[in-house]
Order: sequence, then structure tokens, then C-alpha cells
Amino acid sequence: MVNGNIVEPLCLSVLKRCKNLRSVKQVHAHIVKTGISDAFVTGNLILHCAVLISDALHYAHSLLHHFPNPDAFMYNTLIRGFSDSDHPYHSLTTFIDMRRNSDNSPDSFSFAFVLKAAANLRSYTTGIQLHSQAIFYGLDTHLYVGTTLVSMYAECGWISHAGKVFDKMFEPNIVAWNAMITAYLRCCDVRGAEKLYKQMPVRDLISSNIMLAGYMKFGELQFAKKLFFHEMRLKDDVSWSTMIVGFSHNGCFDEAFDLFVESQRLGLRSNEVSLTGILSVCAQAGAFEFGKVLHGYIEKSGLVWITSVNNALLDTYSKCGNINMAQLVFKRMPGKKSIVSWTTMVAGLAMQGYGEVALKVFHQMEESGIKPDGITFISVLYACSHAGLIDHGDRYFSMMKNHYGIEPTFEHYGCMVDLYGRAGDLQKAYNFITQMPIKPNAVIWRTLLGACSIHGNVDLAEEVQKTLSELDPNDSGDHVLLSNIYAVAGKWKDVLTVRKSMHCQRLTKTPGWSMIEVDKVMYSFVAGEKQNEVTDEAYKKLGEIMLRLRVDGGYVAEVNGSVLHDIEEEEKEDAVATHSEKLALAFGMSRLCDGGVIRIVKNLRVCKDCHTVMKLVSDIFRLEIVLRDRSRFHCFKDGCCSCRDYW
DNA sequence: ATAGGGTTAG
Repeated sequence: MVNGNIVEPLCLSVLKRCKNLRSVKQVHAHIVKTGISDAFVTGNLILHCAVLISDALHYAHSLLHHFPNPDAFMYNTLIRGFSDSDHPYHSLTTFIDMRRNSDNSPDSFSFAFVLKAAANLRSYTTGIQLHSQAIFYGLDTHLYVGTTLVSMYAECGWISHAGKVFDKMFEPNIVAWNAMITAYLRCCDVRGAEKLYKQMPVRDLISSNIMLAGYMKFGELQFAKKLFFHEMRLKDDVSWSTMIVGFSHNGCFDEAFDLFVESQRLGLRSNEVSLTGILSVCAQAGAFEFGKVLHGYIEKSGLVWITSVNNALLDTYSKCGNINMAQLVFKRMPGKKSIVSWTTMVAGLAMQGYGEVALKVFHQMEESGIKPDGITFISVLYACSHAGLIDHGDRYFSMMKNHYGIEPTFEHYGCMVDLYGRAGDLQKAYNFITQMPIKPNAVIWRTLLGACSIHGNVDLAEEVQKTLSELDPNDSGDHVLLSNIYAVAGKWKDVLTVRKSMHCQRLTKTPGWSMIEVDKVMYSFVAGEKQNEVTDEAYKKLGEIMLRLRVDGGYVAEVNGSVLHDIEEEEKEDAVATHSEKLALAFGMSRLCDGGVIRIVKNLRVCKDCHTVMKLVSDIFRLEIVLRDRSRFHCFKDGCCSCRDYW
């Protein structure tokens, strides 16, 4: 005869150690055999399946439904599990099920969990219905329920409702205050959040971290750093990560690097968030060597198991132009690949022009059971347009709408315009724009203007520019592009007219910059600058390189595609000669040890002359150059470029 | 046996 009082705690201690559904099922089978499946044990089983391990919610659901009279704990736990799953909607159905088919009244736990689901669904109508039920049960002023209500309304964008709930709470504690401050920040009211922060009776570290993130999010960077972060008496790893991520999002690479190095110097252990943040900086800036150092650190720390860290690493390698390392990270990723992992891999391959491989990875993603979302399809369409796969592009665009039910956004339409335009079918691109169900924005028209530039279609370019000057008259890039199209067509009078109108409107060209990493330090170059030791070194080397290109490569500067055509021929050549990517290249070659790869990141599109120079250099100097420009990667090797001169 | 507030990659 088995004594349940002894077997039960034993089963529960075994259950605690179960990491997957298979082992939970074994324990469950044992429990059934020994006949101890009471409410307590079943409740624990449900808790384990719904909350503690992943991919077992369906089992938790069936456990509840096979139990004669499920208690409130079982229902609450299942509601909780669904609220943070991919299907928060099932929280609501479980809540309704609890009310309809059981004798249990919803308690403060039920409301806290089900409101979380409403928040995750961003469903204001659901939220307000649950709110009215909470009032019915007298739970709307309950500390936990009230706090979740505040968060829910904030998530749905109803700051006034959040405020009303907060004001009705009897004795809001620090957590409730923090929720209310977060609510203001969610709704972009920094001053409101600040006012509340100052009114708080007691603050802890978390309150300060909330405000810190708020200041960073809304661009008050220097205030956040000097007058807030530095003044915080207590800082934890979240404070540091918040700063690093904030600077990264705002494009302040130096500040982010400095803070990361500083935190290391202080002996602080970096967590997965600061690492993903600093890796994102490496990705944006093209800091390959620094990224490799971080990779080594990640391998040694326990962080190698975290999916987000691997995704950031994958993106770093891919944006630094090392697709082999990116693929290696992707292949060897411990743990499950998320939708972000797959999308990042597709985007990385697409950027390098490996359209077919990118599409293959996309199909593997579908086979693995992960459903692509809108961002995945941006990468897929981008892969098609950059590899000239027009039919594929058409197919995936309709697959996205019809098979996956994803509504196209401006970015998807932009990819399609790019797909047709880049391939030379300008008429199709134009028709596509006029037939879009949403009003095309400036970016869409600008894409067509870019295609006009590639294919030298002056008439269409003029028409597009007319539309653009109404939509976004202050974009200097459009004027520059149009004047380039005129220049290539030899219409110098029109070039001058555009130049003059730009001058009258006080529009200046976005300065081009390029960055290159040498010995884990990033150096940036701006066209035409002449000032310090670094640029002196670059100029000196550039002179030597160009001389050799003229002698050994028969090089003659190509100035037609240049942006400076209203100046004298000789000056033109000089201006093109000092484009930032050439300076970065020269500096890299000056500092490079044998057999290295030159990696350059540029903020604008590479110009035609620089492209030619890079090809020649890769041939004559036997060098590999990886250049990331605004739209894609160019890998120069043996005198050829991976873009096949089409960009 | 159950909860609410802070930083996270495409």
C-alpha cells in the first residue's frame, strides 16, 4: 500500500527538476499510477507546464480540463501562462471559462494575470471590460490589480485612465508609483513622468532607472548622463545597460564604447543587455575586431546560451561584412533560434547580394515551424531586389499578403518599387506606386528617383522630383540626385538650376563620412578634410596609391557621377579624390599588416569613382576590401566587386 | 504553491 503523504513530496521534488515536457509527463504518469493526483499535485503540474517550462501550455490546458473541479489556483496559473505566450487571447477565454464553468470567483490573481494579457494584446476594449468586472468584485483599488490596470491602460495609450486608477488607489506603494511614471513615459510625457518622480515619497533604484531610460529615449542624452546618471548614488547593471543601449539607439557610438569600457574597468560584470547593446554599436559602426573580442568574452561567460546575445553577435558579423562568421554563429547557436535569428540571417545574406541563399534560409525557417512576420518579409523582398529576382519578389509579396495575412507597410512597397526600378522596369515601378492602396510617402518616390538615376531616365526623374518637392521639400539628397542625373545626361544648365535652387533654400548636402577600424579603434573620415596627423597619414598614402593606379592600372578619375559639377574640371577631380571612403582606404592600407582585410563603413552610397578605385586597388595591391555603404555590401577582390557593378 | 515597476537583438 502506497502512502500518499510520503510519495507526494517526493514527486514534487522530482517535478521541480523537470526541464521539459517529456520528463513532466513521466512524473505525471507516476502520479496517476500511485493515485495521488489531488488538487495540490495537479495545481503544481499545471504551474510547471504553464509557467516554468516552455512549449507545454497545451498540456497545462488539458490537465485542467481533465480535473473534476479545477480550483482558482489552476485557473489563475493557466491564465498567467497564456498571458505571456504567443496567444494572450487564450488568457481571456480561460478567464471566461473560469467564470462560466466553475464555482470559483475571480480573485486579485485572476485579474492581475488577465489584465496582463489585455496589455499584451494592446486591447483597450478588453481592458475596460475587465476593469468594470474588477470594480464589480471590489478589486479595482487592490494594490496589485490597480498597478496592473495602470500598466494596461498605459500600454493601450490611455494615460488619463491610468491616472484615474492610480488616484483611486488607497495607499500606492513604490511599485505603483513606478508603474505610473512608466505610464507617462510610454505616452511620451517626460515632463509628466519627471513631475511624478519628484513627488514620490520614497524612491529606490528602479525609479531612477525608469527616469534614466526615459531621458535617454527622448534624446536628453547629456542631461541623463551628467546630471542624472553621474548623480545616482546607487547604480546597478541595469543603469549601465540603459545608458549603453540609449547611446547606441541615438547613434552615439563613442559614448557607448566609452561607457562599456568604463564599466569593464570598474570590474562590473556585463549582462546580456549591455552586451547586445554594445554589439549593436559594433554592428552599426562596423567594428569587426572589437566585435570579435566581445565574441570571445561571450564564449567564456555563461551568456553564450542566451538567444538575444547570439542574435546581436550574428548581426554584428553580418553588418561587418563577415558573412562566414555570421553563418557560423547562426549554425552553432545553442538554444532555440528565434524569429529574430532567422530574419537577421536572411537580411545579412541579402545585404551581401546572396539572394538565393537568403531565400533558402527563409524556407528553412518556414520548415522549422517559425512563422515569418512583416520584418522577415522586408528582408526577403530586399534579398529579391538586390539579386534581381523579380519573379520571386512578386511571388513572396503575394505570399505575404495571401498566405500569411500580413498587411504590407511602406517598407514593403518600397522594396517592390526598388525591385522593379533597379531592374530597369521604371514604368512598372511607377504604375505600382500609383496603384498602392496607401498614399505613397517621400521614401517610396525617392526609391523611384534612385532607379531613375541608375538608368538615366531624366524625364521621369523630373516628374518624380516634382512630387517629392511637395511631399518633402527640404531633403537635400533628392536635389543632389536630380542634379547628378542631369550631369550624367550632360545637361549642365539644369544642373546649375538645381544647384541655385538648393542654395536659395539653404539646403546643404549631407556630409559623407567613412569609418575604419584599426587596432580596435574606430577612425572616421569626412570628405575634403585636412587637419590632423591621422588625415595627413591618409593623404600621404592616398597619393602613393593613386600614382600606382595611374601607372599600373590606367586609372582616370570618373567625375560625371560626382556631386560637384559646377566647379572646374581639375577641382572636380580633386574633390572626388578626397572622398571619405578613399581616405579611409588609404589610412587602412597605411596601417595594415600583410594579408589583412580592409573594412570600411560609409554613411552614403559609394560613388562611381571610389568604386572603380576600390576594384583596382583590390587587384593591384592584392587586397580584399569590404565596404558597407548605405544600401548594401561591396566586397572587392581581384579587381571585381560582389555587387557586379550594379548598386 | 500564484502577482504588480526598470535595460534586450531583426
